[in-house]
Amino acid sequence: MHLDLENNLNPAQLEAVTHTQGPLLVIAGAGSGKTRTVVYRLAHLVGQGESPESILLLTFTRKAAQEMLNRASHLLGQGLHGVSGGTFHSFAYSVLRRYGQDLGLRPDLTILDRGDAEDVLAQVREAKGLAKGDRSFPKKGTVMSLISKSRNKELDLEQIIQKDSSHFLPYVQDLQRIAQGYHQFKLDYGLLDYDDLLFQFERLLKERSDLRDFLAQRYSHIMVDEYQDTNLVQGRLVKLLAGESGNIMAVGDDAQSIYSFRGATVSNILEFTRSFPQTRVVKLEQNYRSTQPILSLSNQILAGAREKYEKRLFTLREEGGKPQLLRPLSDQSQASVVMNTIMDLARSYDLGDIAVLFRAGFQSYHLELALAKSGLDFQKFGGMRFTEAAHIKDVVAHLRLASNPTDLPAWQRAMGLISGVGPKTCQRLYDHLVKQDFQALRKACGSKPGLQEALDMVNWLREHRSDPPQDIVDKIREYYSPRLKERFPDDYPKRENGLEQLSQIASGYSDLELFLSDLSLENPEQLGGRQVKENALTLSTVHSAKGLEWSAVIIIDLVEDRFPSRHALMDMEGMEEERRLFYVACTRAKEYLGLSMPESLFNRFQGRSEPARPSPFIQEFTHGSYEELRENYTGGMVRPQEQKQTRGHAAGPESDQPNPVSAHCRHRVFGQGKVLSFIPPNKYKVNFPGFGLKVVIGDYLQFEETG
DNA sequence: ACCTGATATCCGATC
DNA sequence: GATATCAGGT
Repeated sequence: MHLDLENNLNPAQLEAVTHTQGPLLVIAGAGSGKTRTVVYRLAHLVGQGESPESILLLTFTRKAAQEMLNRASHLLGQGLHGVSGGTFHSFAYSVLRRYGQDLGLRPDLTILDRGDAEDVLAQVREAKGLAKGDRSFPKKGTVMSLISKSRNKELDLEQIIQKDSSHFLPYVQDLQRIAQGYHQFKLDYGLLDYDDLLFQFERLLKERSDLRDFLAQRYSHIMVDEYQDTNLVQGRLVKLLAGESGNIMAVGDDAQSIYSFRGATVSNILEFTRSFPQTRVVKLEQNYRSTQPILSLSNQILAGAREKYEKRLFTLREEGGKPQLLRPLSDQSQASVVMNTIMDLARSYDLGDIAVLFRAGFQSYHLELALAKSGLDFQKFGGMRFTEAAHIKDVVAHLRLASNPTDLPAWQRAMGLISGVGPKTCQRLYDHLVKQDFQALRKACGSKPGLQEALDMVNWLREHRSDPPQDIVDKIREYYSPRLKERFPDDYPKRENGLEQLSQIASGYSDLELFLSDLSLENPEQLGGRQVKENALTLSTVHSAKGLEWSAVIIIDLVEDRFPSRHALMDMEGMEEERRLFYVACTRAKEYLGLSMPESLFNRFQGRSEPARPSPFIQEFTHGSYEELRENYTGGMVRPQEQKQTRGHAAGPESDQPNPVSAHCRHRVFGQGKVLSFIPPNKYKVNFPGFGLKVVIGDYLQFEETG
């Protein structure tokens, strides 16, 4: 099939697609058809006779890789089976699993996910008797972040703490001891955390140059997406795999680098041409996504950035309204203001084409409650993850024991479910297990009811580890079900749904190890394929929204300490990153962009609302680049200058004339409410329990006869 | 010695 | 909602 590159690509895209020999760096501005370019390049390569097996496509998520492959094979009219694709971590895992024995790694290598790693840290701290009773000692999650940051940025723990958590400086020595103990623990029990996957992969390539050569030869074309979010070790891995003059294509946008907290460094992309001297640089500058007013506002955000590849984004989509600055009275009323805006937008757009974005997962809390109450369908990305939920981890721990019975964290989790068994007993049982001291195990069963059953379960798992993963999951669910109800009496039905979902996902696998590694290495929302709802509103952290787009986007909580996050103010780089993050958020919008900036925040500490300071990014915008709407005390939105109602047709003076129809009414979103007054010509002021006072157009209300 | 349950405190983004 | 600690029970 002929691809007709000339008619489907602009000149810059065409250059990127057809430059297939030697290093290539594509600086792809937001919405500039980056994915399209990669897809066409894949199709072009294979169309020219390149074997799919020789292509390696490294992306940020597996889903991204799969989507690109699907689109490319659609273009080409032939499957692209054989292309290696995925994340750096999953690629590292697959190579280590195959060749890691040379490094002394076991074939059933176990990946320590974030939660496990934190539990190990807590254990180490306990064992070393550190920080007893000291409430200001960093929590295990914080300790984990510090250790991981230090490894990813390849700086001493002390330097990391000095740079952005100097209040922990008194604990440097303790933290170093914990880090050391953590390292030892992983060695002792044959465990790898996320960071180890990359570093061990690098070690393997360095120590086994024959393997490096083999892989470099096999992957004659390497493409790396989101290059601005790679860290130092990933940069070196690319170099090892490609060689200095290899056919390596890196795609990215330095303006969208938002992962420095996990060690990503913009310098990888800024210095790409130094690493690969013969690099051809191509800039994609035409934006196909956003209207001019949205793009202009976004470009203003970037104007203040310090270090960057110069590029100028332009669009041919001149038409379109100005971005709106929404100013709710408080973060609580923000939920209803945003909901009203969504209802308005829903008249022009599908719900699936609308998104609400925020800096941190918890910020959508109020909105989620309001949405749940209204019955409006929504899906949330970011924040608490599916695989991090306790009940999922419980079941997965058993799965892991099926694969590797000496997986200590999994063992602790599984045995800890039995009442009367805690950390100490777990450890003792584990010691018996590895020593094959069955007599001691049997003895322990006498005093702990339920233990025998648990051990039988583990035995069953070991014997059936080659069964289809779904069968194993279901067997564990059967065993786990009564414990689930005991452990979560309030919400076990919901959690049972989660386990059903896990079983669904398992049905797509025939290999247990692969299933387990995907569970810890891939975003599970994307694992099953079509868990993503068709026509639902999207709530998402900005990070999880990377690479996506919607017709209408609302960004909430644009106040100091929230966006930019208060954690970002510790150093200069942090602020720069918040700026890029805000840029990423704004450039997700195609036609409508709403920026919500509540005037006050509820302070739980003081039990009342306090004035909020506007986000500095908003203050940088030139006057006239947006339209401002302020919430007034009746719940409507007004332009501050004109003091005029913007909803409905006319803004008549409010009258207290009683509503002629009835005292109660029903609204599709807010539910039942009490009518307080009629506002000519067609609105009503209504008090909705849970939502407060609203001014609503009569057409949206159903009046009820009440006594 | 070890486990469980109650209580106060805090909350960043991800492979 | 999760973490950390403390008091009280076995």
